[in-house]
Amino acid sequence: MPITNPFMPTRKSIDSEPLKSIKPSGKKDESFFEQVFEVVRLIPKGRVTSYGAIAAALGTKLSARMVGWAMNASHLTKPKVPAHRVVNRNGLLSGKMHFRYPEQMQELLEKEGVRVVDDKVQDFDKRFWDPAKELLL
DNA sequence: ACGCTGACTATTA
DNA sequence: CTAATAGCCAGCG
Repeated sequence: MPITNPFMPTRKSIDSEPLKSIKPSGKKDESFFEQVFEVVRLIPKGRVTSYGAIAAALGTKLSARMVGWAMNASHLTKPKVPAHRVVNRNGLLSGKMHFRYPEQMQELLEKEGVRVVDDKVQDFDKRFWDPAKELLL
């Protein structure tokens, strides 16, 4: 069951220590994280989106901060999430310092054809990919 | 329980 | 353009 989420993911649904392990017990409840990861994986190459846009696509009640928080655990998931395609509202690579090394985020983006100057995505308006719009939830 | 923090955002000056 | 402020909510000491 993909991203469609008429309900609000309650804070209880994400209480299962996502930072340490992502539910290896096979209990596959649709946590907020999984929905975030799924959306991020759908971002086309060469496009970017914002934390707020993802939060909005999943239901506005979760603040954008929680999306960033989910991304913190993204590198532990399988398959891996292209977290480098998620930037903040201004197109700034605010999450670069959370990669293996800070330069990696920009390297990955430019490798996909996204120009980045001084940690900012160029032509952000054109590069922006709105999940709520493209996925037509 | 309390207060602080944070990969955020919108608003105001 | 920058800076300050206020919401936001899970995690942590």
